[in-house]
Amino acid sequence: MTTKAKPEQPEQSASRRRRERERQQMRTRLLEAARDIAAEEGWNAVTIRRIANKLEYTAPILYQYFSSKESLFVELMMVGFTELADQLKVAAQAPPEERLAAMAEAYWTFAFASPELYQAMNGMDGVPFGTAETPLEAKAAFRTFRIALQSIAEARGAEVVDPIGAVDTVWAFLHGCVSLAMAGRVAGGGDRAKTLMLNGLEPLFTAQVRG
Amino acid sequence: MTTKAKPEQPEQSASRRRRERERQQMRTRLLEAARDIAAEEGWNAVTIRRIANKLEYTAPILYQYFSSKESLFVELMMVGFTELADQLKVAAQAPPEERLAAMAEAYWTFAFASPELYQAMNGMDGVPFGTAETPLEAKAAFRTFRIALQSIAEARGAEVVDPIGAVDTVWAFLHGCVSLAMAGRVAGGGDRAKTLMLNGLEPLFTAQVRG
DNA sequence: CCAGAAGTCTATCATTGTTAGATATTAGAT
DNA sequence: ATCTAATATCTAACAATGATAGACTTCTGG
Repeated sequence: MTTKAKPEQPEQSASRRRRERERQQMRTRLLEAARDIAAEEGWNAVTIRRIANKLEYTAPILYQYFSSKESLFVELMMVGFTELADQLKVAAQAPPEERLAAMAEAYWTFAFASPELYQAMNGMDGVPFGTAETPLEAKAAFRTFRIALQSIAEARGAEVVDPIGAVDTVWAFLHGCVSLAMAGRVAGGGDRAKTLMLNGLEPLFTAQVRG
Repeated sequence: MTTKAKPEQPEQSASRRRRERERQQMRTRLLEAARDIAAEEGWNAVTIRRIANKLEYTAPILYQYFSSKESLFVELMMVGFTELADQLKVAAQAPPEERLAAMAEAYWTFAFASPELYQAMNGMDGVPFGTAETPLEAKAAFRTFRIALQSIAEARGAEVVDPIGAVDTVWAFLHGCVSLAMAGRVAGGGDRAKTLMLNGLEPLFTAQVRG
């Protein structure tokens, strides 16, 4: 219990390792197939038979790699949060004055580059979303956001009063803008929605700051 | 084509009127049944058979009143926006200083008093949301919001720079807060999320105003 | 009292997610 | 090299879903 978590097979045969790897590859192939279908025809078109067919398998294959269709969705949701966290981390490297806008833009870009993922993450459209504990992967994105907000405040010679609340507030605003825009509910379309988002961001953040 | 739209039956027999009314009542009964099931067990549990059973009918009855299950959902979405518009209109009667917070609170209260409706309106959970033109009913709520924002600005001796954009911005923020809170993604739970929403609202609105 | 319209039901359809059981393929020890 | 056991995949079937067709009953208006 000192160095490794699972010291069951100290000597893993090479072939066993290979099969483990192939198994994981099959999982990601299934995930990508589902994602592709969703991207092209929406989540309602994603059935286990279509996923399997896309890889030239038959339907029950899914249950060798996922416990259910929903669990595949959940995993795809985690994939989404991981990708989002990555892109936020990149945007967080922008200079402090542009950092906030850069991260908002990264959030927006991610959402509209992969709407099917964004929907899976936020339970829109036909994605069942019932048992949603906040995924651990989301916390990484959250953490990136928190550090960024604090560093921006610091660069302004101030501090974020309630860092966690600030992230929730900013995140909620970004999500709201994206969500409404994606549903086609913002007059003037996506470009205008993005502008409104970027305009609203600054005062919203400033109010989270003191000093 | 001058006074009435459909002058087919100028003399509508009383019984015909009664049957028309009964037909409409049956529609709303079906809508309420669907809503009740969704409120108790979530949208995934809403099947045409359960809706019909709840009213002691058999499944195909639905198709005498709606063209499909989805069209029933769409109509329920419109019901939701109508109810929301009503409650916003009530909140808009608060004195100007409290009006903004009152309307945000009304939005929040509506969402959590009828989460199943809110989900139907915003395509969360298991509600198919594919072909969503912005419903006309939403425009009433939108309009109420716009007038309220302008009146609040006026009471402060200022004006809203871009009224439509201001409504979109505020609405997006409210929706984002509710959406994250409903998904259980706000640390500290619903009460904290509501506080964050009310706190963020004021600076967000102020930034929409000039003079 | 009667023709037709309106309302409802039974029976059925293809499709969905899921499982059981059979069958082929592979791994590791002898 | 061969046997056994595990792994991978398939076929066949299940109940439940949304939806449709056609029969049956009830009501309406003349």
